[in-house]
Amino acid sequence: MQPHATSMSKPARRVTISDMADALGLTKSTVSRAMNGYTDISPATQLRVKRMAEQMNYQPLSHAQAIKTGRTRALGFVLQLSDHDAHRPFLAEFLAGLSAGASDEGYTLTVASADSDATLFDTFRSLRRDGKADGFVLPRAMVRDPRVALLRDMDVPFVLYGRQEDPTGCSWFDIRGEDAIHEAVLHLAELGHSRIAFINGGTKYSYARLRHQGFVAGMAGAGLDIDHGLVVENKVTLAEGQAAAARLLDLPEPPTAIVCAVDRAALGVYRAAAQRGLSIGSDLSVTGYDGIEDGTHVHPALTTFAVDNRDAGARLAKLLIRRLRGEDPETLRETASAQFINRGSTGPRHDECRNNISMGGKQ
Amino acid sequence: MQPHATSMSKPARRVTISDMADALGLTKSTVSRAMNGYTDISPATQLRVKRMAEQMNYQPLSHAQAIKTGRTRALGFVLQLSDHDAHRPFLAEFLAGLSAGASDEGYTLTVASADSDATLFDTFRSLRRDGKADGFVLPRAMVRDPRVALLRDMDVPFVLYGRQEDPTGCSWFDIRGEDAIHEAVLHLAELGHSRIAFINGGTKYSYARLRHQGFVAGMAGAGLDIDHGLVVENKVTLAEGQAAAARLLDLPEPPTAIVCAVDRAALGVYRAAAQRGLSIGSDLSVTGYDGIEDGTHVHPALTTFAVDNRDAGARLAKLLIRRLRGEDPETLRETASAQFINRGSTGPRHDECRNNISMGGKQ
DNA sequence: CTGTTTTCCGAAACCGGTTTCGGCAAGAGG
DNA sequence: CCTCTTGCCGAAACCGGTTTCGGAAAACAG
Repeated sequence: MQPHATSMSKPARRVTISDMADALGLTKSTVSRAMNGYTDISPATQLRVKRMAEQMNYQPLSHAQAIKTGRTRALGFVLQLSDHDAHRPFLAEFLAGLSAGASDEGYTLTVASADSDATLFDTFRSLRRDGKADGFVLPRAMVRDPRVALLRDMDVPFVLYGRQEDPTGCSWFDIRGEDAIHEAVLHLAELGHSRIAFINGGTKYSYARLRHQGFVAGMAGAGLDIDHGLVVENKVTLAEGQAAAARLLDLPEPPTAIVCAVDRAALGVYRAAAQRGLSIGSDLSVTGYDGIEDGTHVHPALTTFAVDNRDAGARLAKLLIRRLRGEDPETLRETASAQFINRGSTGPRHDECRNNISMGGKQ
Repeated sequence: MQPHATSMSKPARRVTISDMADALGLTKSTVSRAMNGYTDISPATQLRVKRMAEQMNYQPLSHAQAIKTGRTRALGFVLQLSDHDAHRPFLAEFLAGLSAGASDEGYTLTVASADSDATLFDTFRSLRRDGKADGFVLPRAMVRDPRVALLRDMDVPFVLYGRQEDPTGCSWFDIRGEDAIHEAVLHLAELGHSRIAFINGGTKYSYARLRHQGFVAGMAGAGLDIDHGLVVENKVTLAEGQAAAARLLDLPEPPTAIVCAVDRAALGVYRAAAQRGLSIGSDLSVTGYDGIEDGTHVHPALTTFAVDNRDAGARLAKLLIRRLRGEDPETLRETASAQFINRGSTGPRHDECRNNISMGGKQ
């Protein structure tokens, strides 16, 4: 009956709930309750209404519902400019995942920014207060995360990218970085390495704790002892990685392999190695984590663990939506594994490499 | 009855327009019109209302107004995953600028994504239709931009990051990349170079056209002839830049300097030069454009033109808001200049480098 | 065949604003 | 002094939904 409004770039008035009511011979209230699955509407009517909604392409206007419900079907994401390290390259993919996951469920994504920690809280508050976000996705979970404390206190739903030691009321998605680091260690041990160093990432983030555990577990699994002089924390940039590697390589007994918790730091290791005439993959083995593109531009390309940030975003969006729909936060926890990408920056252990730097490694 | 139990909380009820009306002894309608600056409210009352709003911290709920006005004080931004080249690294800064500029004026930012050109239009439409965006910021203006056509047709306000040849109804902000390229050419000419090559960016984007013009103007300004064999279009990635540079450097009469429209391509030039034993800055001069961080990691660091993408975002947000407030689009056009950063990848012309490739560049 | 529950839906209020309309009072003009 | 404006504001409808309340019809019980 209702002719399809051909998308002829004209007014194209939205179909409202009253249109639905008229078309169905019901009242607005019935239509509304049917759409929202109230049990006091018969299954038959419920179906009839939903079919008609499909047919007439009726979608309740989110901000019209919001005026009563307070929820506007929008997910909030606050980007913090304060942390200047990583995660910038991933942002595009991650946001794409978030918004795709959101729009799959009829949600949208509101993005705000906070230039300092001081304004961060206000940003959350006003976003929520103004109904611009029903809940939040929190990237880069921290060990003691003030955002979690705030949102718990405000009783605003949220999901974390990363895990939390005190998981009360927390939902999250995370990549099991600890498994990746574990795997990296085993991989290197199999190649004969025993003096394996670990350059870890930002200690204030949960991921660093976990990856450290992964390193410890990996070394134990390989039956190797940990030399605590070979474990460095809190290196996330290329420069920091380079400096850390320089120190390690200049030790009396340098490592023959370095596991990095972050690709950028691993690229710094390349630099330090180059300065010392060590060739990566033979004289020195290196592994990274993240799967950034720059890792493919060095020679040999960086062996690393790729993270699918788009997928992460999409899954976080869906978790948050489920939480907004009332599911128990404690059940909304997922993890995935990073994908090992062997690109040649590791190789069998060479002992002699440090005796005579200039001989170079050709196996 | 209730389909789902929503988590209850009592967070300091918002002050509504009725609260205002009561406090002032006026009616809602008067308060509303006063807030919106209607002329049929006396200046005195107008002031009184606004003062009270300040005092009570009253801010009309955007989605409550939206139900009547259709505008929700939200700017829309659609990120297109289809263009896989540049602009990823800038995204964080740009978005930060956008949301900061928006929130300065009481607006927020809704971000969506479109995985293909096919879904792009639908994304714009539904965002607008659902009142999730009052207007749009369009990044990376294209020569024939379908988004412009669509939004013009839909009569939805928008602003471009980049200029447009048919400027009817268009507002924009842009960095004058042509001036930068012009300057680069003059800089190189001053250093004695005459065989200057140009590796341009994506031809479908407006910026490429302009930068090409800048190159032409610069060569003319320096009194140099353009060898069309030294002009390459459409190279935006490191690999593409490398390949293009390889071809240029293997010419019978290779250039002694290469101007790149894009930093990543310039980094490719470094590769090609290294493969041929040419040292950047002495054997071969290179300039880039964008100011990406990787440019500081190569040796010598890349001389380039830095673009302040955060500022660009903020200015675009404000332009769009002004347009939403009714200003004439044609008056909403701004440009800024890129900042020249001389970091050492250019130097005086060396002629002998190309006579014998295998001799390698030792000065 | 009554009396009592249930089931299912309509009527109407409400949410927080905007906008149309009309009317009263003060000022202008004659 | 009496109209005619004009300035200024209140009353009420409206926007597109949600939610409370109550009542008619149907199902069940006796």
